[in-house]
Amino acid sequence: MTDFTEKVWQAVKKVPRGEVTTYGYIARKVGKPRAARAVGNALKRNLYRDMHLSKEVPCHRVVRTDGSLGGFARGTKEKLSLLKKEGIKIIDNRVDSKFIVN
DNA sequence: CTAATGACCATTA
DNA sequence: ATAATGGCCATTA
Repeated sequence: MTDFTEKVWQAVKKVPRGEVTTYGYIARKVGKPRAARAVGNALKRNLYRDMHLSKEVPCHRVVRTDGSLGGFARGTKEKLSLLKKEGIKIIDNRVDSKFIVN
């Protein structure tokens, strides 16, 4: 477990239900404004290695800056249904910008 | 050590 | 609107 990865978790954990954020936002939050890509990588790997923690980290609430869903280890389909279940409005595979916190 | 790999992003065409 | 491009960066091979 690296320091960077740890920080990413902490940041993502704080995203409340019914709210969505972006990879770039998390990157800024952990003090590495240009590490958006690395954030995505970290989340993916964590899901495999630390499954017990993956339940505490709402990684499905992290999407791309343009509102498109981005990736998800179990498929974007699953990501979509999780978000809808939380009351997030999604139009044509894009999260309504109203729900995205920057 | 270097090279490759992405759950990314902004810009350009 | 989509597609290609170049940059970005932590992690892994």
